[in-house]
Amino acid sequence: MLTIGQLAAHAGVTVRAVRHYHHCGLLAEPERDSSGYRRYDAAAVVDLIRIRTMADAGVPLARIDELLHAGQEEFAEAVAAIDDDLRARIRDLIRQRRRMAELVGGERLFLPAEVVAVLERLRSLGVSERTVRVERDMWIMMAAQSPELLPELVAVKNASFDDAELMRLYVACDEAFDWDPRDPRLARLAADMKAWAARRQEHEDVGPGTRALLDSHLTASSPAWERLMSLVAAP
Amino acid sequence: MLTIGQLAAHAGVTVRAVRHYHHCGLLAEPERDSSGYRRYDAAAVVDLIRIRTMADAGVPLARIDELLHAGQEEFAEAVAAIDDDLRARIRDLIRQRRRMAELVGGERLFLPAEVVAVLERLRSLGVSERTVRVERDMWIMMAAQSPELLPELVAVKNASFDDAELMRLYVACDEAFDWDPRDPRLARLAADMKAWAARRQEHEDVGPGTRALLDSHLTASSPAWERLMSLVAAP
DNA sequence: TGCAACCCTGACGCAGCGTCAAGGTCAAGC
DNA sequence: GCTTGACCTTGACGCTGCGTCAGGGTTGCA
Repeated sequence: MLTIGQLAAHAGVTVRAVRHYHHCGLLAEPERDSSGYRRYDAAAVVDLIRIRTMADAGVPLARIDELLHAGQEEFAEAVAAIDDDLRARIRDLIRQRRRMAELVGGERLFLPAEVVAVLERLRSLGVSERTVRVERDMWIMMAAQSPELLPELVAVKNASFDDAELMRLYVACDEAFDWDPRDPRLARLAADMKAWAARRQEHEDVGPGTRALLDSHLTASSPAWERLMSLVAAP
Repeated sequence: MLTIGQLAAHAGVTVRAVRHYHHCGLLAEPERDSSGYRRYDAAAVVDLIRIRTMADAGVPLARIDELLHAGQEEFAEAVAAIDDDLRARIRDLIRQRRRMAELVGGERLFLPAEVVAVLERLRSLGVSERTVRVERDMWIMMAAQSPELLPELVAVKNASFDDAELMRLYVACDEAFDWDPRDPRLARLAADMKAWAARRQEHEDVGPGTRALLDSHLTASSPAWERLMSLVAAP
């Protein structure tokens, strides 16, 4: 007769695992000796090895018992289902590895390369890092909400670099970042922005929900910008 | 200002996940409004998206915060470590799939093909199914305990099929399975077995622990066999 | 007789949330 | 003003497969 430790050793599992199998009804509880110790025979070793064999193959414990008593056909069916599950999990892990591989270096971390390039162009314009960060955040939000629009948005943005007046405004806004919200120069800037907006042609844009989100991010970044936006929005 | 539901929607996660991230300190708790509702700004959306991006790539939640604030170098290092982990998990799953594939059909389930062949030879000897099952269990135990010895053991077993006297004894033992333990024929059989054992040459065997296990399995299967074994063991 | 090495039950921990339970709040339509 | 449904709140259990204490009793050997 074997103790639980010997049984476990014979089957190559831990004592805790054996008790766990008892707990969930997978392995029958054996007789106890006078002091309450479990006592096993060789048949228990065989049962335990069979359980481990299935578990090692990835069969969920909850299904092992059912499978051990299943006929050829249902067995094959169940094995196929479990194998499908394993395949799916492998696929997921491989996808994760691909994403992992994309996580390299600075902003590239959370943005596609094309957007990183846009941010680089902004920097080369002489725009401050803090404004670049705000812009980056907006791209992160846009990429998350309308990934299908992203190429178009990037194209429009890139085209806008050729608009000298817009670039002048952009740099001016950058400078205005930490002006006092009551600074009189803001009114002038706002007027220029309205004039520019009046001339530009309409093009693709993110949805209204995303637009509101982006606007709220802008206004929250700088009190001066908040004032600026309310001035621009005013009739 | 956003509610938790709106925040979650913007980032493409569930409300429960957001609360979970708060709980484990991954996402900062925002201000509450007068009725206790959480109120978020756009920056929270960005934070949440960054968290999801890492989580989707397989970074454990517990490490995301540390990684978000890590420098280039440590970041790359950590990413490599996590990637290793992913690789290991994929390897394990693939191994499981291989084992899964081996789980097809009857006894093959838990035994290598060579052992299944041995059992087939036993059956063709006219040995009863119940004895074959006992033999199969012993092979299961041997395969689990000394897999490296298995080829040798199988070879010895296969060779033994050419020993006519041994085969006679084997079939006789099979018939003796449910004799009364006091049956006088057992003494005769035991004597023949001892005579055979005296003549056979020593060869590789499983360890003493496994041998005891196998013996206990034999004696437990049939009272007649138990008697037989004690007769054989007696001087 | 003492000590190490076993055995017992019971319970928490882990990862990442899903899913009730049992409420309070808000916006809209009647 | 009242109801209704969609949100929000905290709290707690569930899932998988055990690992790992805690707080005991038992056994076997020097």
